[in-house]
Amino acid sequence: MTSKKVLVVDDESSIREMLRLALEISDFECLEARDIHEAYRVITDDAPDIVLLDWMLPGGSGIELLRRLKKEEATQSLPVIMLTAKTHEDNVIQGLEVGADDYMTKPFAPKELIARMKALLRRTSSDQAGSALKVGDLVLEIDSRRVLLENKPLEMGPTEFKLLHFFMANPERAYSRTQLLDRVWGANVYVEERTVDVHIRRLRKALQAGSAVYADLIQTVRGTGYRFSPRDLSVS
Amino acid sequence: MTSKKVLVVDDESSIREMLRLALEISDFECLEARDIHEAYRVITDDAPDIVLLDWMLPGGSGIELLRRLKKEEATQSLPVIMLTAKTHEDNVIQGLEVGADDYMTKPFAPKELIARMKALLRRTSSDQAGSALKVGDLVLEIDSRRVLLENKPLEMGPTEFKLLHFFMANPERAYSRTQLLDRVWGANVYVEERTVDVHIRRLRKALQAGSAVYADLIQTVRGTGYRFSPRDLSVS
DNA sequence: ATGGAAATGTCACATTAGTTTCATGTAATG
DNA sequence: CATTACATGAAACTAATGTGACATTTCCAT
Repeated sequence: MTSKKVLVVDDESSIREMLRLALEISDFECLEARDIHEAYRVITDDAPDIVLLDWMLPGGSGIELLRRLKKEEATQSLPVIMLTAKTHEDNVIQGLEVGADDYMTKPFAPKELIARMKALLRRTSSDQAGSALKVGDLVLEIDSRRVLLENKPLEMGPTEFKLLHFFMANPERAYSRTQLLDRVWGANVYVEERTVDVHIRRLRKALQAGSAVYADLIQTVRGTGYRFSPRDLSVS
Repeated sequence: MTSKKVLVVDDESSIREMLRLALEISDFECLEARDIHEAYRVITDDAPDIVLLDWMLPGGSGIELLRRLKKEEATQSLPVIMLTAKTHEDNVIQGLEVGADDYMTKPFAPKELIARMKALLRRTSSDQAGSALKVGDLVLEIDSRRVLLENKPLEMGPTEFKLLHFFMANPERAYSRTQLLDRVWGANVYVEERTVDVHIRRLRKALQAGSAVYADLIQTVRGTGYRFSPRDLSVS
């Protein structure tokens, strides 16, 4: 894999250097910016894969940049990790609301930052637009936001679509309700765990419209959560 | 979730007590050791989920233990947080090189320690992914939370799964009912010892579904407990 | 704006699965 | 052969999940 580009946005040069060192050891390519204007330029010009964004910046705080990024289509899905001083817990909440994907409070262990970056990249890089996911006669078209079963479109709500999308992209693995909420609903929402059950049920119902076999794709894993398993699907 | 076990390795009893207090408030179970020998024994016997390791210890510094842990397969991925006296930067670097996952310099706020521990646990518990335990044609997949025998899924409850998981990860060793309750059910759970028998039986039954040979994997050690022994498994 | 349809999240209750305990049978041990 | 430890089936209990209904929100088309 070609190494990923990381943009570090921080006004203190000492921190930028520290991060550059840590990142380059871990085989990332490091870009730097000291304020949000410069950051924005780098983002549009050099298309980094991920952004490490300091909270406190001269000439407009990090949240402004974050808002702007999340508003524009082109940068909407660019992953952002916020860096905050640990005394400002409120910022964290605010940041996650605006759309940061993760955060770290200073001081932090570089190793942990790297680990989180990798986790985040793994998560976000997996959903590539344009293609379609297939399991037997079940086809999920990402851009038309449709699901076809034996070439007939299936009726389902947006949440069920996202849920199925996630499952099809991550088959043969049991997920807890919390994990599903994190990854399908998003990290910053607070909803009851049992809500997952309801949407699972709706999704099963939708799949069942075609054939009972397809509803069994989504299996209950007692004491754990749910699993999407095409493994034991037998279709001609 | 069953509470996580933390091993505190420090020779000063006052520090151990302080940590015990802080940890128990945050719903961790606290184990203690005052030197690396004792620490090693606790690690192999009680399998803590994370280790807080003081740097300065009588009879062999923390780094020795750390090296040893990282060398052995079984303990390689056990997360370790180093506790160092002052800002002995050298120690920190050395420690991180050898494989510590994070560090804290004394004195530290218990709250921060807890936060880091949680972060570390969250991280490490998620990348035990992809692994599967195998014995002959018996495969236990962690991710999908399934057990396959000759590629056919076996039916068993959550407790049987955990029990088998534990056995497969710790083969060729006899465990008492008490030990099994501790490790599989989790500490501070009050159930009769005989309960173990029942689950052993159910597990054997589940394994038997494939071939009688597999039920013999779990052997009764009279007067002691049970043992998982793939050693004398003969399959074509 | 505004009425209405669609989607969402929550709750209460039904249903099912899983766990523990207990009573009794059976095998090992000295 | 008496004693102890383990095996086993089934009952009692506990916990997890399924499901329908409903209140609320969101999103459009007027």
